[in-house]
Amino acid sequence: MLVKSSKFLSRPFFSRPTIVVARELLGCELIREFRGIQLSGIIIETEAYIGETDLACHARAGRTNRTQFLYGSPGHTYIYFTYGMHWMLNIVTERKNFPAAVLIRSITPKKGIESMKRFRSGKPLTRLTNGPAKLTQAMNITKKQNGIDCCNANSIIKVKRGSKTYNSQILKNTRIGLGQTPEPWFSKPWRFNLKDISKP
DNA sequence: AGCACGATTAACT
DNA sequence: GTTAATCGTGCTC
Repeated sequence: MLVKSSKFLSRPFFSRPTIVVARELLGCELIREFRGIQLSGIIIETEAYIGETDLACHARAGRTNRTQFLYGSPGHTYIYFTYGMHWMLNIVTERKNFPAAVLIRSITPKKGIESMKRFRSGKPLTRLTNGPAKLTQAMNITKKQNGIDCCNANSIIKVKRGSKTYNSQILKNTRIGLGQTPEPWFSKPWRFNLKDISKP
């Protein structure tokens, strides 16, 4: 299958249903190049946000300046700012003009750990990248990286294929931080965790 | 032009 | 367990 032919995840991988992409991103290596060195980690938690009808998704408000890349081509980053201080990294899925993406919520640090620690004020390994705003801080990801194409060997953000994961290794849960989002969206089991992963 | 709030985190008690 | 920090965004006036 074409999707399995490359070391890095390509357009066809992201051009599939968001839930499938969110599950299959687990175990893959998120790589961010910064000044010639690689900062990376294994993705262990993701969430799916799917379309204008999903009232937890930013696209609920329709197409705005903020959500332009959410409506763009799959395989590109959608990065937004929240709580006055945090940047969140998503990768766009499905197809152009359909707003959907996977939020990367947690990674296990792999490469460039000393650099990531500097960006995180010396936080210990156990708290280095175990949260959506922690991993963007560790990788020095902000709005400057919004809308970049991850499906390019030269991209500064890309994802390396992981080994196959099985359903028995994946935990499904409800999404975090939804506040007053109404049902049924509040309870959609669209958060995915890799279990039995060796965390630092 | 002004305002309420957020796909969170760290530092508290 | 609770809460302050902090500002871009989208909505209302």
